[in-house]
Amino acid sequence: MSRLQTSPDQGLPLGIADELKRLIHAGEIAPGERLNEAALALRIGTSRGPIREAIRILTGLGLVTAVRNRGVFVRQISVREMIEIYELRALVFGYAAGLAAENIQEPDKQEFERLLTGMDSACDSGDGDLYYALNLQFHLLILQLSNNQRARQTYEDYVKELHLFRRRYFNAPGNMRRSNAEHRQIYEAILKGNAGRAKSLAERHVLTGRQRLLGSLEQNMQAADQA
Amino acid sequence: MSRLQTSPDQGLPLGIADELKRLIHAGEIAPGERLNEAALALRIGTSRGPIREAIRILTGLGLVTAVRNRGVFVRQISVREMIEIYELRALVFGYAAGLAAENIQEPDKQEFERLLTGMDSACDSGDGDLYYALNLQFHLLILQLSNNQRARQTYEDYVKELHLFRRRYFNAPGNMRRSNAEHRQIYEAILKGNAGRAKSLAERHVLTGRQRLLGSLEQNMQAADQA
DNA sequence: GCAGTGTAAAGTGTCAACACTTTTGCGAGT
DNA sequence: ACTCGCAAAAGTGTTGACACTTTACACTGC
Repeated sequence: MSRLQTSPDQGLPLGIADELKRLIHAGEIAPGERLNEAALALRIGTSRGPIREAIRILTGLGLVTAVRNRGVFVRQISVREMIEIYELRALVFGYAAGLAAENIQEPDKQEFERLLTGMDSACDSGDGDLYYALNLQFHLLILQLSNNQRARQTYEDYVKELHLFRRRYFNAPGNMRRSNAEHRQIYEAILKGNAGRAKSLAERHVLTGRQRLLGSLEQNMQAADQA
Repeated sequence: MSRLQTSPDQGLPLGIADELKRLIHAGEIAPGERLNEAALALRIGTSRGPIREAIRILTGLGLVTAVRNRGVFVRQISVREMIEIYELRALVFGYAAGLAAENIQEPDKQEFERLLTGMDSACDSGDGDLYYALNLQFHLLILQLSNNQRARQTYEDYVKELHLFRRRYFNAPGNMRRSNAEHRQIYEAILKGNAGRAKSLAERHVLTGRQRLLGSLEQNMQAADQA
């Protein structure tokens, strides 16, 4: 029985749902896998009722798909869906970057500098996880500066959703460097208050990120074919 | 006991959730209202279990907010949220219009013409409901032509979500005419394959729609003040 | 050996009862 | 009359049991 430490008891189902979300996004429950109610109930130390409710929440969130009398399965994302989501993500990120150019304040600039230099050193040391974390912060800072809470939430959801695509794609060091060069350009456009340029650079940044992912995907396919 | 006719039995909770969604979006359950589990169970003719699961789905969808030991309440949308959602809706609509200009085919043109003339006559006869329905079809046709299923879904969700803002705001005949004039401009840009112009016109169209809503809202406020 | 079938196990769907919390409303005291 | 407190009612939270469906597997007949 592993009591959930997360969520200061806002209700059992809610807490369980959070825990399951964490497990799914962390990849501990793989896409396509089935969620076993009885097993989860035993593991959390409760009956099946709250478990079922938690799973329904995930259904509403679109994290799992339910099949009658057969159970719920962690959602898998097709290449097409991935491409479509990236498209929308690029849109929202561009929108936010444009507004960030208009809303940026002094203290934000220091934060930007901190993140950019941090990412530089992550590139040098080849620390992919660190780069990934800082990269996310950089993006979210821009979303924050859009002053549109909903846009920020949407963007976060897109990022999480894209995790359902494939398990942690590798960040080649070269990609990290190129990516961070784009970050710098975006930041400079924001700094100059050039909303239009910030917007188009930000859009392009996400879309080239998608291309990088598609490229590494293709490489994997070829490697798999040869094996 | 009112058996649900909707949804060809894809599971009781799913069916109930659909029914509840319908009731909420149709305004039969008002924003802020509480959902009573026992009453719903009695009405649908089932026990509270499936009802609770259906309600959890709505929680995941963000249609209701749950408060521990007190129940779930139909979500209310603040002015700020409404403004933010309109912003994103404009973004997606503009995106779709741009792509529509590139993807439009012959048969689509006839459909556009049909909708536009239909809206014209709805203006003439002052039929607000008809105009509203055709207007939605017009927008969705453009989303369809974006060839991005996810964008279409997102747009539909935004439209539904905005229904949670205020119950059916009145369409002044003048507004309907102005709105349809904008539709024609968008359509012409799409027809010419002018993606950039279609995009910016479409964005602007949604944002002026928001302004119209805000304007009528202000009028209502003043009327309420004087009463 | 193999295809088809029947049966047991595993798993999901539903329900009614019980525990706990919040709200309501009545009544006593001031 | 007003307030405070207590008790009943209403409502949500959780549970274990039972019904039904799907899946896995061994067994039979060829």
